[in-house]
Amino acid sequence: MSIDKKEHIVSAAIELFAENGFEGTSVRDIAASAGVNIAMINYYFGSKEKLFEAMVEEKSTFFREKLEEILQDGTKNELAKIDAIIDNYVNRLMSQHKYHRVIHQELMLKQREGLHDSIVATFAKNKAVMKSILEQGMKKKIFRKVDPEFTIVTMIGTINQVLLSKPMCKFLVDKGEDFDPYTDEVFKKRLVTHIKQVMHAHLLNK
Amino acid sequence: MSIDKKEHIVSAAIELFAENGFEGTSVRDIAASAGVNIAMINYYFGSKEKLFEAMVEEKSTFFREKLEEILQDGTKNELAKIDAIIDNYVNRLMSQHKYHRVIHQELMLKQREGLHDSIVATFAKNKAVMKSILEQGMKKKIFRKVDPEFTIVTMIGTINQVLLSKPMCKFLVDKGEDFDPYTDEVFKKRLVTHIKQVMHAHLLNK
DNA sequence: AAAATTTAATTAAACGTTTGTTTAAGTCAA
DNA sequence: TTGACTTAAACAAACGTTTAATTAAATTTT
Repeated sequence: MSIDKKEHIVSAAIELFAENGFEGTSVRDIAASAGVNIAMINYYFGSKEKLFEAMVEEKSTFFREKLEEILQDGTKNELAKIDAIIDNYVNRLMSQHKYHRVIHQELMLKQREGLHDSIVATFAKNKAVMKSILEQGMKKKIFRKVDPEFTIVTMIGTINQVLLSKPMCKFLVDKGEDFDPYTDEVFKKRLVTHIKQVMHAHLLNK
Repeated sequence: MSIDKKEHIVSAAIELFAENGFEGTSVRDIAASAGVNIAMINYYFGSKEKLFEAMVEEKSTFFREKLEEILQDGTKNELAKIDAIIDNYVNRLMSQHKYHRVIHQELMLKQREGLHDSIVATFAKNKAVMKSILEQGMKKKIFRKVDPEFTIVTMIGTINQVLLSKPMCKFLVDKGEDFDPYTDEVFKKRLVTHIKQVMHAHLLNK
């Protein structure tokens, strides 16, 4: 019917946008990949740009969750909360790395700037949670005095550096041609271990 | 004459590619921005794609320098060398942030994959220098045992996270609409201070 | 040094494709 | 028979590139 087909089109669009960018993907490409007539895309979404917005709308809900319960978990101290956030973030971003790449392509460009606010708003809650944990930890003297904003930048930046560009990732971690960082569990473990090690050293006194 | 005009076209292209991407920038846009006839671009460069390659060729020389003399500086210990690299990298990338954005857009896409190797090769020397400093430091027991590749990822990733997307950068560091991270010296100082703090904590024993 | 000739630079116009979008006719179930 | 879905075809606009004619500069010949 209708709702399945709409999601099917969105999935095909994410795949193609991630590989070729928004301008580099034609409506005909998307239609062919989704196995529907070209006109269906405008029939369902109104325009190519509105299809993009529908994609953001659908996927962004996926990122507006989970972190808050970590914040309120009484059984964890601040360091354990940071660790939980790192696990959670790496897992979420890696499982959605194609969509993640699409929106980061978008944030680099000046076109369609109207979407930037709503995209960035997706991360607002996560940033607030992260920041409040850091500030609590500093108040309790568990953490040393750090720049909370840039500490978040380092965490997210490390993940993005390996997630956004496959050739750059493969070059940096010295991997061969057939290596796929986004499905390799050993790689994920190595990434998580490294980020935790960096954050522990950065945050903990002594 | 000829060589000036070619550089003038390349400059206009970088500006537009950074804002709109490769596919989002038309040859007519570039010609208009550079103040030349459309046909001149194909006359000088052969095609839009070859213009892109010429841009990479011209700019990449800018990144293939400097780090090696830091490596061989006998007056600096390994930690001081890391600090020098951080200073050097932040300065170079910020001064060329538009070109830097263009090539990172490119690395995210599957189109023109033939260029990826030569782009990535630009960083090869820098990575090698960085890695050998880290390994030397670990051998001398000045540095603790870390993952050298991912340590580089964190350093570069932190810089890229604030450099590649202005709206994301402004959101993460809580800045207003008229704030420009790429020219703000206070911001640069804050970034450098943070990265050094992270790297010191990460690398130094106790 | 001037004139003649060759080469290089520049232009407006046109080329054939591809683009996103719309139309108008058709199918099918309710 | 209504209304939502689906289609092939057509739309104008924009794309990268090429052409053929013209101007400017450089080189050679007188």
